[in-house]
Amino acid sequence: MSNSKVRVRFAPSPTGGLHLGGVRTVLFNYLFAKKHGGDFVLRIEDTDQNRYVDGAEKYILDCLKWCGLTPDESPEVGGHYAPYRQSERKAIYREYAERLVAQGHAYYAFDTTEELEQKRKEIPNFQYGQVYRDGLNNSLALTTGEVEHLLDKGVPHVIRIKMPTDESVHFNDMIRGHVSFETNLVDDKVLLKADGMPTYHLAVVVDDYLMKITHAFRGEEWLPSAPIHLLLWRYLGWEANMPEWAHLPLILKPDGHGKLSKRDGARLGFPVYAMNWLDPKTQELTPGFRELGFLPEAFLNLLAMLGWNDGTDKEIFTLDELIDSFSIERVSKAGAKFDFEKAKWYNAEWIKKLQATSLEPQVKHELEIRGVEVTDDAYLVKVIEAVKDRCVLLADFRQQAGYFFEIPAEYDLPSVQPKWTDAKTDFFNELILKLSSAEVWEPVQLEVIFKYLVEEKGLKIGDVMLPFRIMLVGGKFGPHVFDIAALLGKEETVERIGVALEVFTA
RNA sequence: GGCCCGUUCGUCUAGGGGUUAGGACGUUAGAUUUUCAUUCUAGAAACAGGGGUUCGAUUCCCCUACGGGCUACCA
Repeated sequence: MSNSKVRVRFAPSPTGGLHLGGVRTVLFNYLFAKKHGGDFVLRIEDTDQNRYVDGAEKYILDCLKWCGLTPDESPEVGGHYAPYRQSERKAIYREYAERLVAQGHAYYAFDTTEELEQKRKEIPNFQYGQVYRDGLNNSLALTTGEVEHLLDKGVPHVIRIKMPTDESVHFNDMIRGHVSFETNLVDDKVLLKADGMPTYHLAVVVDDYLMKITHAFRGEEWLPSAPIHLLLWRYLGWEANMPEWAHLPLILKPDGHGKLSKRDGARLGFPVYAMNWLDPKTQELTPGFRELGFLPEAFLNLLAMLGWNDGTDKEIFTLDELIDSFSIERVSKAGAKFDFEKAKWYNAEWIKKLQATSLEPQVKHELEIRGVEVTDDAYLVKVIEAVKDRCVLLADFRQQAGYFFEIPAEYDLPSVQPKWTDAKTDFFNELILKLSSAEVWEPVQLEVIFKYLVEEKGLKIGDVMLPFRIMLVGGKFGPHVFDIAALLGKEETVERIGVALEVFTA
């Protein structure tokens, strides 16, 4: 290991969407890099043109932007090791693939997809490797002349790694410790495809080397192919520069088992993507955490705690605190089932924790897309302050704060009408007069006026408190009534009582 | 099937040869709040099984079981 600056990378394939596991991988990479004053590199694995989806790359960038995990180098901002898109680096990979062939660590294979499919059908546990490669259509089995002839003719071919015989490959994983594999059991993976594009195996090694990546953190699903990558680093002569590895545990479905997947969202009723993803081909919308009303701080926080903790009971972390206390060794080995209830709890905690002023722009947006117009930002801040402790998602502000901006469209009549009396009508009519002439408009004074009138009319306070609340907000929720009335202002409060009175007594 | 990885309350996890096995979410019961929530208090709830090693194992080792991943010219 050279002792150069820490550099980590995330290499998503732009096939649409960015799920929880992806964001968490980014997060852990980012935390590690920042903890050590290093760089976070984003490169795009658009190796397979057939699967590239328009807009997907921008979507990934936007997700990271929302989360606040800005890459130091990316296709968007560039960097010293550009280009950062695999498709723009095509020529580079061929060179190294050919080098491996020349060294005898890789070979040309001319077998067609159909031929291989046929083999798989005929032979139960067919693997392109040790056992069968000599009988197949490749430069190991063919004579030099035959191979040259095929190459000259331009017959489509791939380049495959030649797995060595009777070797065991082992390495140290920062999370799992010592891991080892027998080369005899690993097949000869394709390195360079017939269209000249690299597979992940070649690309990840070549790019990590060229971009001077020092630490490679990825999902556990990559563990089985680690020996291929290791051998590639060795054969290319770069073993001294090989990054340190860590394979992150998977995020699992909350019910049943298996990796959390895109389809689980719709099935289980919660998002699995960071932000809404609209598939340009199918027009299918996969909902995201952002649109559901999650704060980026909460989203990051809950992801970080899925498979990691700092060893204390602390659960609420800012990004800076995460950076400060992060340690890759403390990432757990076992996969974690995603728990949406806990996810919501994190969001509620963050809404409580954040100042009303910093929540204001997001709440304003939230209200506006739900048809509530906000003209006075200072007023909104006060409203947020009053109601934020009872909101779990940003979307909850629609119900919890909406009535501060518009008269209730509906009233919870079943809670008032059955017990309505003429005495109450009289009380509220009188209240309108009393409030209209109030000189000070503060919660305490309003309460005094209200209680005095209750006594004067010989009523019980419990009889009129709830109706009063429902007049102002429409239902049985919200902060203290007098706080609401104070915020609403005299004119609005009086008007609402009048309007509601008509509805109640209709 | 083969290979690899894993296994502490329902879930996320702490711990680690001798602990009343700790916390959080959820849940239950109370308190507070003349609404709803917040808040507070209390409760139920876990070391997969079997063998070793050891004075002692949930902790270390082995086996089994279970779970997961990979096994494409996808990443």
